[in-house]
Amino acid sequence: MLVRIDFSSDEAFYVQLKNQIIMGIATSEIREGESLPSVRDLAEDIGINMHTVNKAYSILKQEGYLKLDRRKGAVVCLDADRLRTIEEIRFLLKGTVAKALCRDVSKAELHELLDEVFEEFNGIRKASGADSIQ
Amino acid sequence: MLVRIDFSSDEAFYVQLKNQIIMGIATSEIREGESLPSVRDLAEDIGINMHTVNKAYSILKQEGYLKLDRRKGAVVCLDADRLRTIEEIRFLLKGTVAKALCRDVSKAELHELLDEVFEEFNGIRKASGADSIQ
DNA sequence: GTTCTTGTTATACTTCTCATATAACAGATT
DNA sequence: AATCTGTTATATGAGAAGTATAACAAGAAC
Repeated sequence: MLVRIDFSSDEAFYVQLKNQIIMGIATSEIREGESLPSVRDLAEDIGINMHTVNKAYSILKQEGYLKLDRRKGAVVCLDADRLRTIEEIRFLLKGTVAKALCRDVSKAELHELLDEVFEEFNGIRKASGADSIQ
Repeated sequence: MLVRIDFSSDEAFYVQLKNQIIMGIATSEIREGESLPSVRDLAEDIGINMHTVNKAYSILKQEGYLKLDRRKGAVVCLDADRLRTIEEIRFLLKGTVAKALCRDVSKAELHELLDEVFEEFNGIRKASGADSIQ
């Protein structure tokens, strides 16, 4: 999986890494059960410190994306805590809708944008041989 | 408008304030043309420093939500820069969809959640006498 | 014109996070 | 035994967050 850190971004390295791994899981670039590189290897690959990678991994573990093990960093999606997930998504949508309403972006337009984003994901998934989302 | 800072939150005070103001504009609790309290008054009201409030106001100005003036902090939504808004919303949705896909939350469920959030906003708008969104 | 309030800017200080670096430990693999 | 893994501890430098005090310039009120 390709990870690239934007060193001139104002976003923390560990946050960038965390988001890119989530994106990788979402697009099936990394699949359940597959291992991520070791903290030391990945750190050297992308040019940041071991502890920064470890921080990203730890948070992803805490948020239910990874299960860490000595000798492999196994990917574990489907935390089964569906209620918490729904609550998180509702929270994120709330912020997005608020910004949309301030700019007179309509409900219909938001639904359209949501569909477009889904299509974008399907494009990436198709390229890596994953099933599409209907 | 009611603003409340969570002092035990890990979210920065100026970010909390910024988000609550955006939420206030979205729910029509604050309407276009209306003034927010002065940085000094609001700071004292919610128990934080003047500069922290000023930071929130400055960012809101930069992001096109406020137009600042000596003697009033006028609310100005509708930055007209619609393209930038759409791009921002698309970016936010991308992150939300990614998290949803990791947890097997379907496209249909996301659309439902979006409708629910809209209904939530309409409830608040109705209570403050604003028009509903259809 | 004077006074008051406004946003704005400058400076200084403390506390915390981010990122790095070096080092060591314990479990698992080879 | 040697090696690699996640994990923890400690230290350091850079920057952000938040506070504090102070001053400036433009508009409002008297």
